[in-house]
Amino acid sequence: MDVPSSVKDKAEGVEAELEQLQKENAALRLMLQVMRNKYKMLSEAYFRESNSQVPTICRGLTRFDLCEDQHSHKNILIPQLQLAANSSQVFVETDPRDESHIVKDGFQWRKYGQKVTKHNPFPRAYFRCSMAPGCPVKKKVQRCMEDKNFLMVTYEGQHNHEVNPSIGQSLSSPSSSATTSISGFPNSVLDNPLRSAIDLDLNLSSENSSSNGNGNGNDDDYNNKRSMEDHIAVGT
DNA sequence: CGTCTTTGACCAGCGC
DNA sequence: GCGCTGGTCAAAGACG
Repeated sequence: MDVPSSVKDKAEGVEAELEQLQKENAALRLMLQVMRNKYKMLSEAYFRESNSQVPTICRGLTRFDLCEDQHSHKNILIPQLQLAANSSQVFVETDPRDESHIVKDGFQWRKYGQKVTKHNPFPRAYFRCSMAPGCPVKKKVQRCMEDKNFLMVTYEGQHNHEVNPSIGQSLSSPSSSATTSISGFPNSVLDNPLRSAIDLDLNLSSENSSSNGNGNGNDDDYNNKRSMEDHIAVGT
């Protein structure tokens, strides 16, 4: 069966394009892996440093947890802080222009006060859990002075009730507009604010780690990845 | 009408 | 005791 040359050329062109895209895809994947590695190293270095030398706003910082909001697809940087026995502190990324202190965390909160504190020009909002009448949990929400993109949320106490799954989707009052939520978290996580941060596995998967050159027989790809790795290493 | 937010007042703890 | 600061209360208003 004869194939017209024009069609054959087209097919070859598409094949070449596909091959090119595959190479780019591999290169991007490698770049992502390298960045993940670097992030992991930085995170560990920060963890070590924060244990020996406590910075100002990150007192008690043990490590960062990078989460992605499933609804807004925003990354949420959540350092888990070691505070009092029954309290925890998380950082939530929001739009700095958003002055509401609404953080979707799976619980329903009632605001009972707001105060401007001495060391932070941004007002601190006080919330009480209103999902159950006698729930003792409170939280304080204040914009981070060093980085306006983040809200500093301090939880105190433990919930004496189950989380309502429907509230996890939209727990804020209708009149309020949340720019960031962690409502996509499973209830087992939302059950306790002390465990509100989800760890992401920043380690390279076994499949990915094999692509360090040894697991891939293609020399071009290997060189490509090496040069990409070198480029990223120099770039940082 | 019930619920929630706002906001000024009040209270407690702490340092001087 | 006094002043400062953070946390809470509660009345008033907004909103659905």
